Amino acid sequence: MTERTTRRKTSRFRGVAAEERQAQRRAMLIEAGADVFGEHGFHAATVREICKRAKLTERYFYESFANREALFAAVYEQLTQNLRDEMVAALLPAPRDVGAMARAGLTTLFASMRDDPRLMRILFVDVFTVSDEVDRLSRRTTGAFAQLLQTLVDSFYPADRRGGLDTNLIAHGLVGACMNLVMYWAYGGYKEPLESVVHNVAVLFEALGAYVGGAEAPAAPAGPGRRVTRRR
Amino acid sequence: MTERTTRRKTSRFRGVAAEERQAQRRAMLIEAGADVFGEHGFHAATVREICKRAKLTERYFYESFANREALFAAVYEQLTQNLRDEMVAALLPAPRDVGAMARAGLTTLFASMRDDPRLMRILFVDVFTVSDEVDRLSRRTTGAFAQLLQTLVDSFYPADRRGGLDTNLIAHGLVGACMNLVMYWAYGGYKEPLESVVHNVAVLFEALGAYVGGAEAPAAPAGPGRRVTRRR
DNA sequence: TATGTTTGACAATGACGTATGTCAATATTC
DNA sequence: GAATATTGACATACGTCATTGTCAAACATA
Repeated sequence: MTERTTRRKTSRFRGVAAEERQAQRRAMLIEAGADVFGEHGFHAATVREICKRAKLTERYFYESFANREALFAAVYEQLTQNLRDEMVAALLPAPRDVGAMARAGLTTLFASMRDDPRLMRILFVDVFTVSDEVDRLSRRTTGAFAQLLQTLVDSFYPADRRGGLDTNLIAHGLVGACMNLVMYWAYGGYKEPLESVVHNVAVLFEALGAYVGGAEAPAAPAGPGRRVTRRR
Repeated sequence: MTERTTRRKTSRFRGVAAEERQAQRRAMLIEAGADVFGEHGFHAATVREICKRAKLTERYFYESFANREALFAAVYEQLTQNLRDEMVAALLPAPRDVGAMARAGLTTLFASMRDDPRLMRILFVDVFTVSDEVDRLSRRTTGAFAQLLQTLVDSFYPADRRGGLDTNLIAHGLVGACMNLVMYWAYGGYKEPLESVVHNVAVLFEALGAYVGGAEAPAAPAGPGRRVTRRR
């Protein structure tokens, strides 16, 4: 016969509402997760360390996330979201030609990766090893980047001028080229200047355009089946 | 006061010498390791499961390897060694022009990756997350592939015709393109025909050549820094 | 001030994996 | 055939970590 414990509710605590406090804690955990995952990698990261970094106790971890993997997914989505936004912001004002757009997007990409050392490990390495579900998430995300790229390519080169190329495959190849270059660049301590890295990748983009259809690029002889003359 | 226990030695057991038996066990562990690492990934693999798969007990595991990480490194070296050998074997008899060599090497690469599902995960994914030491091993190995590629590129296009490109960066980009395409291809269940994947990557190679030097006939106006123009 | 709420520090539990150890069965050498 | 080596199956100790639980202090409300 009790059940009548008035159940008061504390609507605000230290000036902020319960909902907002919880959201803040979640955000702090994501930030701390990015730090720890980015520094030691997912598999060496412990819930305890993440909580310590976030200045929260384990209880609050499980308030927002079912487990370490769920936090990783949240971190990943947060970081890719940011990156996508930055790249779109860089792309929008760029002149609408292949070289300029490539350089704008790539500059943002490589600069971001260099300026936030956590990104590479989280976005390009660990994400494939966390779990099948996170792996699928990463494929979708990488695929979305490739899709964006493909759309751009397709808009520059109409279907009849693609020389039998599968722009989907090409896009995935280019994304992979960027990923590996980021890793190589980072591993070498970012020795090459940003412009140099960007330029070389941009040339990859431009070369493709030139080879296939040569819209605004150095014209190529567009003969049927006429590829690089095979020695003979 | 004993010490004189004749310390007999069993030179052969079931017909094979001790050294060879141990080498066989090591080989079985490497094979089993490739299976287990390739199927579930390094971090989900346990020493017990690997031993079970190798039909050996844990004791023999530690006879050959200090820990799981050491086994992974051995597996990695074994697999990359094989792959390198296959690719070299495919490259040697190929006509010495960019397109043909690219296609020969790439066909071997993509076919190998498709035919042995363990490779992708071990060579392109897990290797970066095992430990710092294994990570360095992977950089060296990937770097060696890139180096090989770069040497080829450099031999086709002499320095004065590279349009300010850093062939080292380009090579790493191309390696990354291959890696990501393998992953994309595998993830999609190898739907696209092998020839199609190879063709699209080969075009990436050729396009670069065409863009930089036009055709593959460098016919270099043999400037000062003359190179071996591999072409007859 | 009294009562219930929110928080932080930390303990308890349980699962899991590595690395080493035990012991009996089998093979080999003398 | 006796003594030792080798093997295979299994057990044990040890540590780490995820996850839940306890408790008291700080805070908010009436």
